[in-house]
Amino acid sequence: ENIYDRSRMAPKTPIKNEPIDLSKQKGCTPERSPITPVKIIDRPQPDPWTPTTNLKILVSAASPDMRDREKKKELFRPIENSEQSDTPDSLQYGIVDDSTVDEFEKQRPSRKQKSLGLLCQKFLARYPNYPLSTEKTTISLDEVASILGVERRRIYDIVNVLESLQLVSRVAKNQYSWHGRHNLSQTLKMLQEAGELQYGELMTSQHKEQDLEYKFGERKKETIPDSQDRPLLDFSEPDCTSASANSRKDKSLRIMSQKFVMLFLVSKTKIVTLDIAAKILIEETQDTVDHSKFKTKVRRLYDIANVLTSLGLIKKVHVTEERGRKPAFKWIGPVEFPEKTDELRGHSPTSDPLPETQRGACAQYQTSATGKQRFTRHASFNSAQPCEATGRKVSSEPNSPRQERQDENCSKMINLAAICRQKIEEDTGSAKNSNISLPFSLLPVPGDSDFCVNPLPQAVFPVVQADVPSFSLPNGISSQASHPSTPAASKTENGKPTLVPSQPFLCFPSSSLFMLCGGLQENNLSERLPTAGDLGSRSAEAQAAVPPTGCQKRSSHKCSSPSAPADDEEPAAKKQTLEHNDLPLSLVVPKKPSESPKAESSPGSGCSAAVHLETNSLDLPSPAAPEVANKESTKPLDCQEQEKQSQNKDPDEPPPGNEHISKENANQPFQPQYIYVQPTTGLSSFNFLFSANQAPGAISLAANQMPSLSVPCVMVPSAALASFPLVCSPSFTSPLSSVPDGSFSAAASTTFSMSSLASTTPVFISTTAVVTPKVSPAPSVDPQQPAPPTLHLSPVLTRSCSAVKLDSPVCMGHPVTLLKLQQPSSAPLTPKSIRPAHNEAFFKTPGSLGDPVAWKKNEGNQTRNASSVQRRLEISSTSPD
DNA sequence: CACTCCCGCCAATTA
DNA sequence: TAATTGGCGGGAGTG
Repeated sequence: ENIYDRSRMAPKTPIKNEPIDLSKQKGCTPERSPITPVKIIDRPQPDPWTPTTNLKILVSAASPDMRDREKKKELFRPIENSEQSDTPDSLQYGIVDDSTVDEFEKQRPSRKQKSLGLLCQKFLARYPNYPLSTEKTTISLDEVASILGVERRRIYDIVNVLESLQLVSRVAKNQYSWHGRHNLSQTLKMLQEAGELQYGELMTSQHKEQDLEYKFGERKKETIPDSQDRPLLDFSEPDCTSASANSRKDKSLRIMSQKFVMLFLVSKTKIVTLDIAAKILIEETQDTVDHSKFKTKVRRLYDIANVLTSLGLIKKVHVTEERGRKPAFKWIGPVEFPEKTDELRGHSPTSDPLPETQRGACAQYQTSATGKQRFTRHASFNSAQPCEATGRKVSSEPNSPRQERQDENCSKMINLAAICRQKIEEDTGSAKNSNISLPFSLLPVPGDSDFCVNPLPQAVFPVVQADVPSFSLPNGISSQASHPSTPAASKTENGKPTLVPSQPFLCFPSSSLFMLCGGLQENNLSERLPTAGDLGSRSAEAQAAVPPTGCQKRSSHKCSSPSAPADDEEPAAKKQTLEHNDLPLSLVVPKKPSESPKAESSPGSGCSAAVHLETNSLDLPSPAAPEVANKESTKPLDCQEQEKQSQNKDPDEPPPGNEHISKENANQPFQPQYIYVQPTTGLSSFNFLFSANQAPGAISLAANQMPSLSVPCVMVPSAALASFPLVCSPSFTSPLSSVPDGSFSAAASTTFSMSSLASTTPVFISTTAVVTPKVSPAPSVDPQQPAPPTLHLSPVLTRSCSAVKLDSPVCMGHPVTLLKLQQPSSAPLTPKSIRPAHNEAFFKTPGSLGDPVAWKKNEGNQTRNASSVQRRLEISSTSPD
């Protein structure tokens, strides 16, 4: 039809809205020019658009007659067509096909004609994708409704979704302002980040997570109990958000839309099935499982999907799973978001959008300054991540409640994500109802505080430095209590005091492995704002010490240096991967493959990432190769173990996540402080500790909330270890913490033994700083040599680190019960801090990004000294204690 | 029959 | 209180 119309359209179209527009004030962009002379004709019946039609419509609106929908429909159709023709831009994808029907049908408006998707297209056609910054177009709901000939209710459906992506914002009662897609990339990025946090976990192991959740969550739950336990109401949700208003309503469409988008962004495959999405969303809500609810959710998802489809962000596909073919949607929008500005920084509200031309090319990707204003707000939002919502609301302007809502929403979203993943898992697994997830989800709220942890990392740095000099292991150990550093850590947690302060251990989901690296920053989270307060001073220190924290670093790192290329590649790879999988849902399916997503995905990307990191920060490239090797080896192991984890699928890797990681890595200096591998199941499987020396703070971070952890040791699954070199630092054992010591030592010994068993891989336990390059993989290092003057890392370490990261996901603690090691201490500080910049610690989770999302992030930051690290890592090959 | 999802009642929120 | 928003689910259109 379109085509058909077009030919004629010219004449016809003219009208559309123009009159209206004019009257209205929309800022319509000039682009679309309006008008054409009119013509009429052709279809007498429907009466295509003509200028008059508008009038008619309006009139009809007024009159009851209007009601004839059919007529209207007919009328509208033409409109549609015309519009499309006019503004092809809005839709690229082939809507046309559908419409192809032609005029014949015009008459018969079948349901399709009335579809929300079509309506949305029409709606979008009215406004430029990239409006000039200067012009502000306002949208009057009434007008639009009348113009488009639909009830207002329908317009709300569209606008709500658009609002969730910030294409529009509500300014007043019946008024919305059109922003276009300038901010879209940022919005998506934010959503992606938020999604990773929450959903990322999904990817990883579920079970473990749960454990963690419990622990963490316990406290939180307490606060939140309502929601889960009782569905009380809507409240439940709100609770999460914490304060602010939670209008009950918020929940729906807008949030649902964001979550839905998050799922896509987090998903490797970029395909999300409706049922999964529905489940996830429901969970959030927490409702009981109702079947009816499910149906309702699905209905809404269709509504959202229609709008997103109109935006060209997704398309409908079918995935065939075990059970059969299921409807699903595939993300066809931008996947990567460029740097973005680092949000925070300085953007002032500059504002001008890029010229469209540029945009066209880059459009999505560009992060440039467009739309800062909002972003700022959002940024907070993003950064806030997990709980952000609670506390933060950056926006100064209270204006519209809606904004607040969004913030809240974000937080909610985050929470949701956590839930979702669980759910997903469950779903995949079979069971359905899980309420369990809740805790976690809930956490977020409280979690915020937890999240706040992030700051820690920063803090850490500084601390480290301070310590560095001294950096004796013991110090680290003492860390918990003692040094300032310690306190810092604790604080960071502050919100949570830690579950167990004393405890040395953390539990992690079995499946995953975690690596802790010294100096990690969490880059990603960088956004998170560290809490200003806590961090504040520290942060300052940190900054001083390490200039590069946060965003800046990253970006710079990435860009600069060799790493860059690598980065680029990675993404590409990722993309590819993504594309490949159409069918499977990334989220859901998992099953087999397993395991550590990291390994999987990463080999390529991961490696590169790792490398980058090294190179960048360390400048030690060599390790990479070895690392890779290690990784691979590890992977298998993981896989085995992972059986349980059904979820993580290799394939799935979160592309984005990886990317992020890589970035992070780059930033970071990397040395992993600890490596943790989780045994899949039981203890037996893994076990290793590494003593890492870390600054306590770092540890704590990692833990994420967990109690403070300074862990001297890490348990790693033997297998995993085998794959990579382990390092232990004996020093720790010593008494850092009084308690831990004993246990610790024991643990250590045990672990090692295990490793030995496993031992294909050499394990090293370093008592101190020995470096053994030996690590199987390691070799390459030499050349590059880490020689990290600054860092001190031994090559080995670096390698190991990198390897670790890549490979396995690290799991931090396991079930405590099992190991319960105590970690004595924290880690010693890292002397290295010398290099401020580099000192980031990164904490990567393997696989997807972090299942333990929070953890990672939190952790991210630690910094470690190379020395400390080295110690840990380095070791004599032999085990033993 | 299953999948979509339009339609509009009516409650929650706002003005 | 009236108007605006928007949750929700019946049930119809489509394949």
